Amino acid sequence: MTLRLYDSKLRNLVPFVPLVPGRIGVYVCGPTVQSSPHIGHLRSALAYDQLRRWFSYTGYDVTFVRNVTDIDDKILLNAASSGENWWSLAYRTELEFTAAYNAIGVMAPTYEPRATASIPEMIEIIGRLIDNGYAYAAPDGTGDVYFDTPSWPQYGALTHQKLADMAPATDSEPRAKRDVRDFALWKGHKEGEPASASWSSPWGRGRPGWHIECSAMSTKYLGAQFDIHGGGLDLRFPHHENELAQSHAAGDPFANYWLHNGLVSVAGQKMSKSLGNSVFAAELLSQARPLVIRYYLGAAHYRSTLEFHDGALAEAEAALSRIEGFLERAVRRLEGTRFASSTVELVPDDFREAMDDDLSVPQALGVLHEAVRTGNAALDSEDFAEAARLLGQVIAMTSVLGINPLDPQWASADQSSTGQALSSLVDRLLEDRETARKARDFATADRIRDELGQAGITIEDTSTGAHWSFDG
RNA sequence: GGUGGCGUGGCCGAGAGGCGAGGCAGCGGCCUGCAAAGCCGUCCACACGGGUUCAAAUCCCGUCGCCACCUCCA
Repeated sequence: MTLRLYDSKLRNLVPFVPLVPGRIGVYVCGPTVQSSPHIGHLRSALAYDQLRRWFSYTGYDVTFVRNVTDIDDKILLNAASSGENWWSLAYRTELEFTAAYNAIGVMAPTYEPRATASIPEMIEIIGRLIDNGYAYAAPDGTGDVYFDTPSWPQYGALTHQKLADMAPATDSEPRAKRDVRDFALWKGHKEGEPASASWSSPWGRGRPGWHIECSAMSTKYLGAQFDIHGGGLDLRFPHHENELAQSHAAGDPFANYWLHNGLVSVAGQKMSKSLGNSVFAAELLSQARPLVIRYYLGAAHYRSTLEFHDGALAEAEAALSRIEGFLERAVRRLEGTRFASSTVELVPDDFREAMDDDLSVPQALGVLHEAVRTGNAALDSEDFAEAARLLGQVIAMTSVLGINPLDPQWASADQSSTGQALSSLVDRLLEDRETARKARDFATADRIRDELGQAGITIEDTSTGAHWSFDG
């Protein structure tokens, strides 16, 4: 079975065929770095991270481009109100995004272009649009350039809307627009805006409108035609609709497949700045381990709305602990046997089929948990060959999903000197407890266990001795 | 008004004509000095009303409820 993806332009599950066999170019709309990253940004980045990892696992050479839009109205506005330079705000915010992405294990893109570094390419596309008769420079001397929406019959192709049904665009002051639905490709420099936020162009100094940067950066790095364009569902209109219109009108074949990830809602409501219910990345990261956050954000299907509610992180923690428990138990139990070095296994067929079916991660997780259960059963019955095989599979599956708890990137502070000190103290107490147990002095043994428990340390007695874990 | 999506057991969350996804919580059992962890079993759900079919959570019609987009948005 080959990979099928839900193309939101075709509104259908379609077989994925790359432009060049074995290679894939993916462009994902990254953030406009105007304010701190929130849970929705993380969910979106994670969805495409899963896609990318699956492509890589199945043998594709993936070029993954995720942009940073570092010049736009909001950035200028926010910077002006805080008295900061716009480029300083943009960069500081970009660093916050990078840190948040890194924290939950979103792989660095192949390249992460900034809009401000592709101004000449944007100007070039705008020039082509004017030449082709699909854009016009405002005759009022403002330096604005607009996309001539009514001149492009396919406008609305992505979201299946008729031009007549659309409301006027409010992306810029109407000034000299021919049609209220025309959108800005280039915005002439205005009095009072920082000079550093303007670039020279054939239409005078100015800055790019929102949308044109993505048309420029995607084709600059992936070619006039490329495989996949992704982004949040909320970007479908107007952002992606406008990207599609301007790129096609400029003569570029553009993206072959359009993917959109679902949004995150809080208490049944869309998260938005105006409602003030945003859950920021920093807040989220203070509530659970990064690996738990990754599991939680990635466990639902990427197209479904993800509900953030109390207890969601605890549920993810519980599910993940099960996987972790098996991995640790299996590694510990197989130590010293001829199955010690876990064999490299492929993911099971069921897992592969689930992932190939529009990245059905929830189903894939079902396969994963099933392997954990049978793996535990194999350990119970001391069928080490089977346990080792399943251990390998669980490692393969969790690695593909980026949630392998054994991966060094999730390592906690256990290796620190504090961790080592704790370790030697606990080991010492466990020796005392073992001595007491052998003497059938259970009162003492239980007292030690209770004391450790109060300190957040859980004791598990196994056939090969006591094992402890810290869940503070 | 235009365009889409959703409603599944106590909770989360898949599935999309016939085999009870999976996780969490609960209950019973095995194991254990007692626990913990693990295993086995149990808990047979699909908003409502019609219809199609040998068979419907799944297809069709209708109703109700919720959500998103329609130029700030991941």
